[in-house]
Amino acid sequence: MNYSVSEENYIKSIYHLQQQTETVTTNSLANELHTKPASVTDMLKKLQTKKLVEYEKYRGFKLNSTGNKIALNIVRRHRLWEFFLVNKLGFEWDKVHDIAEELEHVSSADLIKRLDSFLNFPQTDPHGDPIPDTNGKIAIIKQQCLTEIAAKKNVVVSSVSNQSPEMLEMLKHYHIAISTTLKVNKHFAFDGSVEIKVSQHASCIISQQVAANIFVHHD
Amino acid sequence: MNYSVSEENYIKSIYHLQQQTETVTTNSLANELHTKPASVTDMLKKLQTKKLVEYEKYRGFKLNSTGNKIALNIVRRHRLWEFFLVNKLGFEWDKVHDIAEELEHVSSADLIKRLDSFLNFPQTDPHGDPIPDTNGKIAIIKQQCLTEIAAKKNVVVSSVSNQSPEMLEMLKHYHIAISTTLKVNKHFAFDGSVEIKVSQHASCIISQQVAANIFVHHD
DNA sequence: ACTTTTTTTTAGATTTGTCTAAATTTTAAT
DNA sequence: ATTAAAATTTAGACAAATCTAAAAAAAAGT
Ligand SMILES: [Mn+2]
Ligand SMILES: [Mn+2]
Ligand SMILES: [Mn+2]
Ligand SMILES: [Mn+2]
Repeated sequence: MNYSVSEENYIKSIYHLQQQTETVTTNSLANELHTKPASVTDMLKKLQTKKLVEYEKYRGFKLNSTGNKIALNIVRRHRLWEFFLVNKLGFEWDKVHDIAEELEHVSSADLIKRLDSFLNFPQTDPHGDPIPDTNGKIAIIKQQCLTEIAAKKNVVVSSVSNQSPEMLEMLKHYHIAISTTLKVNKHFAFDGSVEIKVSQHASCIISQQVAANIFVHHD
Repeated sequence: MNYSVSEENYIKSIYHLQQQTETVTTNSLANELHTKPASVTDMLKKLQTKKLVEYEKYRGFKLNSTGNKIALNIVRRHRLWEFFLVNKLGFEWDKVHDIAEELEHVSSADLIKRLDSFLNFPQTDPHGDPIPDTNGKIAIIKQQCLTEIAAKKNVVVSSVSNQSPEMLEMLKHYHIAISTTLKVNKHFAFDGSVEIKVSQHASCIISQQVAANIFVHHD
């Protein structure tokens, strides 16, 4: 079956919200999509009759397994396009989200298959988020927040949760990017800031706010 | 200003129909877009209030210079994407039109700028049609139909007007593609068929119907 | 010149996705 | 346990894009 751009955006947003909380609320979804709660209720009725969500009035909702599969497919398209935009067209990663938001709705399966192959079957998008495979299987990257890493440990940056231009600017300043290796020197108890050393650069201190947005894995 | 997918499709179709006849009729546009004449009239009123067309009731219509510029920009996007699909993703040229029909509406100017550069500023799309530049300037490729070429002349295939899978199959069989060099041996008066010789292949005869769809230029 | 046919436009509905304002239900607070 | 606040749903309206059926205008035929 084929879904409208609007339906796809709703499905994908429910998916993303479900990563944090099992069941999603009307307000949170309205907020995510920059629409009004009333619109969400309307769309949810539709998604329910199409059997993509479990929904009980006033009780919140979640994707069922069909809905989940569709969501993962949209996420797949979104992230493949983001990868294309950064690695082939040379966009900065803070500029690609909105464009991928449109490209993800182009509905040819063959297109995505070929794009995937053209990009050499990437596993993660430019923000470090895993790209689901054709069957909707998505790698769970076990990662920790920089604030949780013990001192003197070497880690690799795997993803960044805040993907704003301001964050990119900051990360650039610190020479941090996805897959950068860095060492945690010390956590400061006073304000939670963290001293790190990025490859051959002089060690520096990042605020807790920044550290909280950087996710890393060992080795 | 920003236009809806529907508006863009109408604008582009008017542009294409104007290549053949100066002013476009309601029926022909409805036919081109697979809609009903009533829908065309509705949309034309809108395009008129947006000052993109010259339109007099019952009299037909045409794009004004603003409308023309917008059309050329859509055509530019469409053809750049077609080039991408064929030359980067390996699609056959009979499979790309519908996908480009969707991609052309993705509205980032930066995207198209970078795509153009990524593709090395191509001048023509996979069907041999010229790609308008950023300013809406489009090369007029002076070309002739194969039926009009005098015998014993060497020519280069510049475009193909029928872009169906059936035509592609036929052309493949004859080893004809865009920019293929071939020689016209003889025109047969009986049925208008044409004997041609394609590079090192044995000479062959193509029907008038096929010849009429192949456009070539000298040298 | 009149009549018929074709083309185009209007009138009125329909679908999709959205909104505001009011009603309802749930949750939190006293 | 009531009451107040917050969240959610309903009711009703609206814009965009489409359609069908009927009316109007233009073109073609005799
Ligand atoms: Mn989207
Ligand atoms: Mn991403
Ligand atoms: Mn289109
Ligand atoms: Mn083309």
